[in-house]
Amino acid sequence: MAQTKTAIPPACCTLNISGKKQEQLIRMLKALGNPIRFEIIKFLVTHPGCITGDIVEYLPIAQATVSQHLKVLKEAGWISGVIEGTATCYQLDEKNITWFRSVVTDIF
Amino acid sequence: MAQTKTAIPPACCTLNISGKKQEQLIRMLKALGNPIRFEIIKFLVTHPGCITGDIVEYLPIAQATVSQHLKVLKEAGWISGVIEGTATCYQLDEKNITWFRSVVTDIF
DNA sequence: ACTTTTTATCGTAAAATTACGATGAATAGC
DNA sequence: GCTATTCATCGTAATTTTACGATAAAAAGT
Repeated sequence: MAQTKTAIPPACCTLNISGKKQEQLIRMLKALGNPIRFEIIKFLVTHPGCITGDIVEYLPIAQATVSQHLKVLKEAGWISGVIEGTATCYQLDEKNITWFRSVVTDIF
Repeated sequence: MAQTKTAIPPACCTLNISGKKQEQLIRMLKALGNPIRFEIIKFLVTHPGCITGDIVEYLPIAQATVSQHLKVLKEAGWISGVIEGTATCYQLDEKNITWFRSVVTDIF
C-alpha cells in the first residue's frame, strides 16, 4: 500500500487493544448490539434481582426467547443469575461492566 | 412482578437512553461487535485515508466481503469514504465516534 | 478508443441468529 | 406423593449475516 509519509495524524481514538481483551470486548459489544438485549440490560438497572418471569412479562417475546437472550448476556459477562427456588434472579455483572467502561474509555 | 420495595439500590450504570439515540448506539455497537469490522476500525486508526485495496490486502477475506463490511461501518457511522479517482479513501468518522464516546461514558 | 485499475453491487450459498412451542428438570406448596 | 410454578433446553422454522465469485461502473493511463 501507499506508504504513510512521516507522522500519522493523531486519530480520535487509539483502539489500543488486542488478544483476549479484544475478544471479550467484541463479545460484549455484540451482545449489547441487539435491541431486545439492550432493553433487558436497561430493565435490570431499575429492577436488580428480578426473575426471568418479570423480564418475560416486560418484553413482547416468548419465554424461551428471553431465556436465550439471557444466556447470551450471561456468557458475554453483562449479567449473572442466581437460582432461588424455582426462579432465577438476574442482576448486572458490575465487575465486568466496570471493566467494559474502563476499556472503552481507555481506547476511545 | 414483585414490587421493588422503596429505593432501588444504585446500579453501576444508568443506561439512561432511549429513542433514536438508543437506536443509533445499538447500530454502532452491533457494527463494532464483529471481529473483522473491529480490525478494520483499528487499521484505520493507523492508516487514515487508506483505500479499500489496502484493507483488502491486510485482511484474509475477499474484496467483496470487505466492501460489504465497509458499507456496514459507514451506515453505522463509524467511517466515511471519499471517492478519489477509481479508489475510495476511508477514514474514521470523528464526529460520530466522539458522539459514541460521550454517550457511552454518559450512560455507563 | 482501448486497456487497466479499483471498487461497489449482484446473485447465491453457508452459517449464525432470532424466534417459537413443546418438553424436561427442579423446587415449592399442598 | 402429587400438583403447580418457574425456567432452561430441545427441536425447528424463518430471518439475517457472512462469505464468495462474477460482473458492472467509473476513472486513469496508454
